[in-house]
Amino acid sequence: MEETGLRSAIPMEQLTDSQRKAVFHVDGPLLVLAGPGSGKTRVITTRIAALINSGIRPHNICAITFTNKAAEEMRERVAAFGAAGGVHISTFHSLCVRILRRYADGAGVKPNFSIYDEREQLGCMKEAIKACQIDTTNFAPARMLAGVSSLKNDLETPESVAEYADDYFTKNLARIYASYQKILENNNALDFDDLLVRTAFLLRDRPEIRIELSNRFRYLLVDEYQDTNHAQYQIAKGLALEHGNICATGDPDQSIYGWRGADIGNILAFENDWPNALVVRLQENFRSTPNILELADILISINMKRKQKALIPTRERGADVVIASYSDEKAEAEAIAGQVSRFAEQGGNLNEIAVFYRVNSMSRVIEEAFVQRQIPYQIVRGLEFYSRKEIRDMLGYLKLAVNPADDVAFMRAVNTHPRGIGKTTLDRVGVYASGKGVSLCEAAGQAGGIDSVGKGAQAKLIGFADMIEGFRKDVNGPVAPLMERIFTESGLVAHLESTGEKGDTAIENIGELINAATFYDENAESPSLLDYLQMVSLYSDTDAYDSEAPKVSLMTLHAAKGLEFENVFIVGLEDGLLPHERSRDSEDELEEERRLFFVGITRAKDNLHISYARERIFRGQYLRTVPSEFLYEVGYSPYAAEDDLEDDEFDESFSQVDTESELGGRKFRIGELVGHPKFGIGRVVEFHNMGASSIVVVRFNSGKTKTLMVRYARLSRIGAE
DNA sequence: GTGAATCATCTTTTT
DNA sequence: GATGATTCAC
Repeated sequence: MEETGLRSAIPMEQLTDSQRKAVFHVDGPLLVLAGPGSGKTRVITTRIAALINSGIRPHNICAITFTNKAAEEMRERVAAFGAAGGVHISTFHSLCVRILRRYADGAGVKPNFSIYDEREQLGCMKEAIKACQIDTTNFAPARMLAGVSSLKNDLETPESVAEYADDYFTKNLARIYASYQKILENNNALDFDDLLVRTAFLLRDRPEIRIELSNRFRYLLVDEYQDTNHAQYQIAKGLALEHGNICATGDPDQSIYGWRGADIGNILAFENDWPNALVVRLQENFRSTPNILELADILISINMKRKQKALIPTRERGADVVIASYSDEKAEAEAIAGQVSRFAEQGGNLNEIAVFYRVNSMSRVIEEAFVQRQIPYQIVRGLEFYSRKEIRDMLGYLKLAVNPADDVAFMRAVNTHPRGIGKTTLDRVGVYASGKGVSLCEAAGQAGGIDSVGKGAQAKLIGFADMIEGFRKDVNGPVAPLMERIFTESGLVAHLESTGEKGDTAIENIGELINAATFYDENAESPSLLDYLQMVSLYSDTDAYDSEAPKVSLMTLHAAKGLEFENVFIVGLEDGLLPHERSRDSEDELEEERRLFFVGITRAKDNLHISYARERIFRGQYLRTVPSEFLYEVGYSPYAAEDDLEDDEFDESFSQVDTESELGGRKFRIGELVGHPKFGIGRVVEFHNMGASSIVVVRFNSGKTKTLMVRYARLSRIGAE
């Protein structure tokens, strides 16, 4: 490393005092509490450069990011300082894969383990529940999977759960958990959570390995610390235990992954964990205009479980935040598309625009409006490419070649296209395999000994097993050529070629996959199919987002974390959507939804446009919506605004929210949503029908419960029946 | 053994 | 309204 070059690469004079402190505090624990737009990313990358500058080898530095995309960006920035190679920058999950492969024995895994995605996990879970002879109506696979996941994030094992389980549900969950683990183990597979659990246990149980790792990673940086779960927390702590050189950065106000086991407590406990920690607060905001920050501040201040914290603007005042309502979600999308078009006509770069929404399915209307106006856009979404059938088929062959114990991959591969091996045959192979205690692939190879299977099917099974065996020989070379080979030899191309247009796009997609593999082969240190597969399993389409491309970015509020845009649209500010209805029952979850909105707001640099639709299509039909309570909280009164709709060019037929006169018999049902001019939105808890003096008890979203005289309370009925 | 047709279920956010 | 599981006809 050329020291002078590096030194001059750090623009120290541009750093604030707090930033400088965070950058140059080299040894010992450091906590950077960084508000949105405080230049945190820059501080981290500059800090890495400063560490190297002070004589620490890049090889001894490990930075952990929340997403692969963030890792990639950090690599680029560090590379710009001239310190590219050597520094380990990855997510927790990728780091764990590397550790588990390196110390497979100590961790009790085989290095060629498969990593199961959500779909595969679900399949195993269904099997696990069946094996326990438990009815799936009360123990839905998806719910059980979520349950097991949160147990794993808390580092609970099936045994530890069984020990404390004292109710019917938990006891069964423990059994299901055990059975699920057994299935994964038989398949030589780990799920996402296992990667963390195994690593955490490895660090806990094998101090000599832990110390070896501390020598390797002598400086640890963990970004987005507020979103670490217990397992990740233990891993970070374990890695830093020896030397205490841990730098954690984050912002409790931006914690939006509580549902995934993330614990804000981790960041709040940092100072207890590391008593000699230096705490640096970055409160200045260099990103957004005061107009935007004031709104963000009002909103986040409503959260009760929070340390009060300032959001200090540094920029000049700019444009006011716009809060708009539209007649329905199509009008909302068209209005945005219209504004984007005008922006583009005036020569604006579309990569300065983003649209955020709460749930992925909301992207569709926006897309349609953009397509209509021919506006280029990119969707930053979790699933897309790798969930396509043909891609999963190819990956099935590949996974099977690396890990023949993987029965899920076997079933996937064997069923890619008709090859004369049908359901009945596979059932019989399954019986044989479990009887002998071998994998399906192995059983297929021994098909000659399965008497229940006919001669013709036996030959086909053996042929299939031989083919896979042939692929296995090339597992250690580059990936792309093997993919090509599998594609033709498996007969998949021939099959797709014969299926017309659909087959053609499938072939193109696989071509795309092979291209990506070629890129991998050229860039990986030592390419192998195993490494490729384990990386690909952790890669999501979110990571394919291109911030340079002149396209509007569409993404969920969750995906927006860590990004910034000149112009931001946040859509669907409606009750049940943001806050999401599944967050309705707990105050903690409501606060998390509020933080989510806060994250969205603080992504905007110059212009922020927040909107809601008064009607939205849901399950095929239009339903009246209720404006989000968050809008009231930031001082906006939707109903007043809706009275004066002249400015709303997209509104043709707006009708005011149901008024008293429309309430008919003025009877309310328990659970019904009502609006009150002063108390806001609430649900009817009790209704006593006493004619003209009927009484209604309403629990408002503010948490207050009020008993009201129907005659006097100006209650409006909201939402459609 | 295969493919089409029907029925049922469920619908947050992500590594 | 989309996806998956099951059933039915060939």
